[in-house]
Amino acid sequence: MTTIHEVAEAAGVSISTVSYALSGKRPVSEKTRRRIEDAAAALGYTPDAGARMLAGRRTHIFALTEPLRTDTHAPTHMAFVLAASMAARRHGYDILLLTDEQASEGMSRVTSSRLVDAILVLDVAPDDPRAQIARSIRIPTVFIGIPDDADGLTCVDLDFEAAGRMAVERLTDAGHAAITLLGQPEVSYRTSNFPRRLRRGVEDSAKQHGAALTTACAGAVATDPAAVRAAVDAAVERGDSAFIVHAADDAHEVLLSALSRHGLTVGSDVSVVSAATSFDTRTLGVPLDTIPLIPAQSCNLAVSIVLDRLERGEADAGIHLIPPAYHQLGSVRTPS
Amino acid sequence: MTTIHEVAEAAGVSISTVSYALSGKRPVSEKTRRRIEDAAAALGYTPDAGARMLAGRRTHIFALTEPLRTDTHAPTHMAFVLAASMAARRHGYDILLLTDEQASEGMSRVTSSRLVDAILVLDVAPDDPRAQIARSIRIPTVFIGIPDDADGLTCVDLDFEAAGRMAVERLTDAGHAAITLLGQPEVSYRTSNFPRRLRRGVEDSAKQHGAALTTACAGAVATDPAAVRAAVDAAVERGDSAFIVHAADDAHEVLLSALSRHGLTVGSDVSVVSAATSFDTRTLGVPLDTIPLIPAQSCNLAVSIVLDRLERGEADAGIHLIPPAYHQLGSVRTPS
DNA sequence: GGAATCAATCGAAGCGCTTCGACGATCGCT
DNA sequence: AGCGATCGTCGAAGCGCTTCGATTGATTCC
Repeated sequence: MTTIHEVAEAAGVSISTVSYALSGKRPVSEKTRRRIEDAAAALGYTPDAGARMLAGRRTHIFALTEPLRTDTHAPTHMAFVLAASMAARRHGYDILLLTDEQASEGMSRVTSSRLVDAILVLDVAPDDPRAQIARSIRIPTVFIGIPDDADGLTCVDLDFEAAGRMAVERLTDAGHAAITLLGQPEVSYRTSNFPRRLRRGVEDSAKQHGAALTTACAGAVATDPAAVRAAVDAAVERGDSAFIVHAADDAHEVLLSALSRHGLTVGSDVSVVSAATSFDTRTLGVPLDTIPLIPAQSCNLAVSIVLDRLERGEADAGIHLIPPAYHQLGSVRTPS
Repeated sequence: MTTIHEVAEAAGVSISTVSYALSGKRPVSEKTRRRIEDAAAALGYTPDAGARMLAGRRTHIFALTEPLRTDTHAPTHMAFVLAASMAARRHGYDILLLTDEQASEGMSRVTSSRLVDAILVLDVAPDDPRAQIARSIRIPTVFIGIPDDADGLTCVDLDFEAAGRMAVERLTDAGHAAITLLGQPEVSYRTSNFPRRLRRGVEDSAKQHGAALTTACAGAVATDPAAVRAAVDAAVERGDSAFIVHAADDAHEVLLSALSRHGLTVGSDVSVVSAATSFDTRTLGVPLDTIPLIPAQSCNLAVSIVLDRLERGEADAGIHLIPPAYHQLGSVRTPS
């Protein structure tokens, strides 16, 4: 283990100069800094994490609380964990993972032991117990997702309502007057609030544009092909020719095969928009227009809010909604 | 922030006594210890993580490297991450997550900065670059999974070969002479080595018991219903009536529906064993006999090996295979 | 009864770093 | 030339904890 002392000696300066040269917190002459950097590189110096934590006021670690409940859609959650980890790492922060019960108890623990500089909260439930804990904690905490009671919290999320409205508008613009929303499995409407937010946007916009709206769920707890097919059958019977899908990728597959079984062609006979999608719809048989949910976007924003708070002390409480974007891939018919 | 000083003062002892009382590393009289514990509780004392790291030789953090590649089966990986996290936590350790590129570079970084006490390696690839890094690192590292070259490494895993043999034996015992192995998607045979190990066990045992064996994959990169149905059709045509499934849960669903479409009843007309399964087969239409892959088992073993190494300095290099267990749920016919 | 023993506790020395105030040298200004 | 700024560097004081050796009584043994 090489210490800052050895680097200082090798470079012929004092340890404080080494510290300043490497942190940049005070000016160091070009010449000296080069000598120090060279010495550090030559000796393979890496500052001791414990010493840094103790002496400084930064641990360079963020906690990431993610319950990892087994009933959640794993791929999406994994994508968020990965995105958060990468966003943090880009700024020199590591991620300490708090799962399960520790998601709550752990938040207090890592705060009072000063193990982490800030906390990122994933997989936010409507009545998330972590909200209360976040309010009682003195380190920056950002929710990626929005609990029902977001009072005093800092939250970041895709603007699901706007996404819902956007989907409807594209369809009504294309001349559709009857729309079916194929939503998340029922359980999601209880365990998260983004499905409700999206639906609200869809409902509002449908009303505003005078479009008939029917809502269905892709299943009870996960995608249930029978439920999806039933929804499609009913929609076809009603004469609906526009679909908004907000569900896992496998629901999309089922929807597409159900449509094709009815002899309907996506993009001409029927229009389909996939809303708040976290996978690439070009991997489907028919590429679908999509309003993507991009984990990196939310996580980058969350991290930059945290850093602002940490570095500039800005208390940026409130809800930060990310405006949705529309990716056109030809699954919505063009008005003739 | 309450420090050890305040606890010491409140309890009327020196700080070293507090330290010993709380760590148990030296005897402290019952009476004093109680007084200290009460004071600590009353003041809400939590040791400062940085100070502990610096002074002690323990950080109470494990690194967990998990690339979180998007092409992997998320639910299983999530289950392992969760299990590892819980196993560590049970012994007072937190998990620092190293994903992506950082999985390799991060291992060196957290080692040389003395951020973690040990490293757990998940999602092990046959030619895993982390193997080489593990060899060059001086802190305990345990692989949960086995790379092709496991020389000098400590690995923990289910004994997939034994699981494969066990599955075959149950089927041959039940009088089946022709078996179809419905294996993982093709890509898994390249990115991991456990599918190969399982297949080897199946092949060996089939040969030994004189059973005809046909192997198929559940798809190319993920479960492909068409591929599964084709495999079933071919098997039925051949007259095979025994299946070993080693694939994701959705492959099981497809298999079962394909069998029922052929008018075959599982448990009487045909026998099915699910091998190295990481979900509950009782959630399927037909509960399947299973040789479970239990993340908690591997992770607990990995953690206890690490702790042995850490606390007793035992260098327990080598491969630790967990013997498979068989759960009978009626999907294998009883020999008449 | 005094030396030897033992358990319980204390004091102090770090662990490796950050940061503050101080100091000498160099510079520009009058 | 003399003064204050300015710049670059240094020394030292911690940060809060663990741990080692030493100290203090109490206990035991001959």
